[in-house]
Amino acid sequence: MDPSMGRSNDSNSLLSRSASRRLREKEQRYNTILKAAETLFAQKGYHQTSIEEIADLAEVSTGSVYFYFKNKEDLLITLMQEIGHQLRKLLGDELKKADFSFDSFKNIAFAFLREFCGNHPEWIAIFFRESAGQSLEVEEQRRQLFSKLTDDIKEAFVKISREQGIGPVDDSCPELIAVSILGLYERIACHYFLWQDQPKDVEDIAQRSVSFMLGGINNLLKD
Amino acid sequence: MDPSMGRSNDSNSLLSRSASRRLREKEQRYNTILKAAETLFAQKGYHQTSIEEIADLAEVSTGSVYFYFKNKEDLLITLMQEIGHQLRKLLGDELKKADFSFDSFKNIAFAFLREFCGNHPEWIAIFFRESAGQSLEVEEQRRQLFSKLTDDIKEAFVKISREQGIGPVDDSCPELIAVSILGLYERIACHYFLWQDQPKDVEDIAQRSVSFMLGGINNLLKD
Amino acid sequence: MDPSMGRSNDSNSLLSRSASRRLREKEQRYNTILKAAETLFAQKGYHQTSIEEIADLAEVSTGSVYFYFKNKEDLLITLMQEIGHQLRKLLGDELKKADFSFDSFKNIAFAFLREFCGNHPEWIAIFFRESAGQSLEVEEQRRQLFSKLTDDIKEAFVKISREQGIGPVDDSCPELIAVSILGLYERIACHYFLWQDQPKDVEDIAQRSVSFMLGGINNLLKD
Amino acid sequence: MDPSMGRSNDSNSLLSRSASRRLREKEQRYNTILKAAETLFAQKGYHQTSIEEIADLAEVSTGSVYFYFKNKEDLLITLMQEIGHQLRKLLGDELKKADFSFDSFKNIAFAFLREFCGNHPEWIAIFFRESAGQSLEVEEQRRQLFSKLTDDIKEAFVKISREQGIGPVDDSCPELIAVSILGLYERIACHYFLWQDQPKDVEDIAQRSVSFMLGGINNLLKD
DNA sequence: CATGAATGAGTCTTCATTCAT
DNA sequence: CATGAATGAAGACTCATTCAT
Repeated sequence: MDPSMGRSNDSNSLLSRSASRRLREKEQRYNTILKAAETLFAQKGYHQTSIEEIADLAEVSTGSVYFYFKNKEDLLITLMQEIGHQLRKLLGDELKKADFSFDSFKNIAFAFLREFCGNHPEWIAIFFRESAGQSLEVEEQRRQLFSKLTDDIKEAFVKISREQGIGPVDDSCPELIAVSILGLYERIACHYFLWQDQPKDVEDIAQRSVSFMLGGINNLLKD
Repeated sequence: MDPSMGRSNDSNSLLSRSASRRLREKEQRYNTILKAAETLFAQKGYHQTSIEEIADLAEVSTGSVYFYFKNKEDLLITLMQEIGHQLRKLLGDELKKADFSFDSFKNIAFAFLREFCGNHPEWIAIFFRESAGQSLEVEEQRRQLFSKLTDDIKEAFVKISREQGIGPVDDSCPELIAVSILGLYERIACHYFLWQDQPKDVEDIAQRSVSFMLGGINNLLKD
Repeated sequence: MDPSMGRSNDSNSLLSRSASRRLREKEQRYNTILKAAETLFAQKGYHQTSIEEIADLAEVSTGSVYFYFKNKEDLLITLMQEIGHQLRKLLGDELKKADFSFDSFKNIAFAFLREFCGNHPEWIAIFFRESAGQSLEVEEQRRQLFSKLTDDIKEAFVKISREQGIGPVDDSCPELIAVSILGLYERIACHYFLWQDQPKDVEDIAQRSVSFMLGGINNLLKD
Repeated sequence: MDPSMGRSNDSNSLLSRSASRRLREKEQRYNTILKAAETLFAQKGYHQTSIEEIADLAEVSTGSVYFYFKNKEDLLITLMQEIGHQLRKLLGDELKKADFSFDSFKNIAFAFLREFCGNHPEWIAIFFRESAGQSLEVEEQRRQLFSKLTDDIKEAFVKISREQGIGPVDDSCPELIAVSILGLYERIACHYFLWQDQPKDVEDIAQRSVSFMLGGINNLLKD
């Protein structure tokens, strides 16, 4: 199909094929190791998991773990960032679809509880539990990730309020709202998805928590 | 009931005097060690603190630490329980004073931010950060302490609603409210008192967070 | 004998006895471990010796090694300093006895070959072989120890020359003489005591090497 | 003998040309890797240098290092032998020129300090520092190389003495002279070229050290 | 021949815990 | 009851070496 055949760096040539396959395999290994760490950190906790266990589960040698990751901490931080990225993506995706009403917040909350918490309880364990109480470096990463999330929520809030014709408010107000919402859903996630094996009624929780959140926002804006 | 029990060092024999002195000293040592652990856990983190460091700060030997506490974990759990107890006390005290209106919640929030967070940032570090991401045993304690807090809030809420003539609501509603409130203030505490050195305007945060909380509660009750 | 008995910090009291015994035992352990390291470093080389082997030979646990020494490097550096100290002592002792003639140098050389090399071949192995080619920290220590030795020789030389009525010489000359003498005996020690199992005739080597050294010094002073 | 062997790239067929080019490239690679090892061993020390670092500096893969050298030790030993060879060449070249007087020794010393030490401080680091305190195999090589050097000096000395009409001396005397001279210049090299960044006055050191050496030799021969 | 990912044995080091004094 | 030296299991991490591609 591609007339420019015959060059070795061509994506159709044999060399390129084997090269790209090796590259794919490398990525796969990286992901396998990361996935193993995710599973074990969520299951047994960060400190209770040894590199050897991760290597065993990923079916590689301990040396390989250190080929792909600087050290044990790097595994945790990478996971935290990955999960943080997914969270922000969820937030951003929902906002894009939206018509700039507070319904976006409702949708985000639903998506968070249904998809994020429902499908990935390990993510909650790592992002909201294991990331806490570790080293200074991890704590700093945690702070930064939480800050990014709060900023995202804050910005979304500011944009929507403006769109809804709500007068400009004191800057500290959106921040407090963002922080509150984050805390709200953090604890709901931990309470219902980590400490209770399986939440009976996700829809119910979603409905009510949204009601709480929107009531809180409205009341705060009234003042 | 027994008036002679009011003071522990009350006694009339020489032996008893020295015995009571020893008892006092023992208690003091216990507290000194616990205080040292509190300081260091909050400052450097649980895993970054060694028993030797705690012993040094408390000016005792490592062996003494093990006389007063079963092991390192015991120190953390004792601290968690102590702080959990203070939190519940704060909650209970405020409720006792109250006239069974939602103003109690307002007062509790103010007390939490002003007194608890303002005067004891170490407690936040230990209760909301160091208690997470440790061993299974610690996690179980954390779950139980958080449950107790949620239950306290839930009960307070139920009692007040009843008093206010608000019809009996679905049981899952008070739970969600309690969980939400806990999460709200947990993250506010961490955000403003742990990650920002000193919150500029505690009163402002208190005012607004209460507005958010009450707005949330009201909106949830409307449905 | 001492009338001031009865005080617990008295060297004759029971408490003091057990305390001093424990102190003695502690020192003994320190020395046992150091001696084990000395033996093994000299026999198998620094890098070929593991902490576990040292602990085994000293009949202690690995942890104990780390109670008495910061790390493996600390063991080597301590040994180097110890041996360096012995060497300087040998030099100083011989000079004290001396009548400020170059015969001191002769005596020192004899003492070095007879006592130092003859009785402690391990010291040569550690001071002249194992201390080289290790880490930056060790190399720095080596440099400093060698500098001290050169300075000692230099000073001795200057003092003796002055005493002997030899006119003041360019400062770089004593230095070169000191460096030369050190090199001379370093290699003689390695050649005859490390690489040849047992030197046939120590006296002969001593006699001749002294002749070489004094001839060198004299010739240098003539210019 | 075969004139067509003078140049390695001499050939008359296409295959041979490319073959000879490949041969040249191979040699070049070998040298590049060796040079990289030399630089890094001298700079950071043998143990502080990893094969990967050598490969990186030589711009080849780690695998290639193992194609050209059996193992890491082989790199060090090859360097030691190479440097030892250069040293013996310097010695031999100077002796060939000479008229069998002790002036040869003077010339050798000057050449050693000026050319060897002045132009190749890395060689001193490797030959006199890194070669020590490593494995048994390396130590054995070191012993052999030093023996060869001592033998060279010894032979030169014997030949010159004979030529100068100096009566046959006890065999152990030339050996001690050779060992002494080696030690002398070893330490001078380390002291002035390794531990002092740049010797102020190489000529001065050369002059004086020769004076010392010759004085030593003469004095020893008198007895 | 070159590559560089994979290996895994080997070691240092830490530190919670114990126990003789 | 206090002490603090001793323990030793546990684990992170390194890096020389190999080998499939």
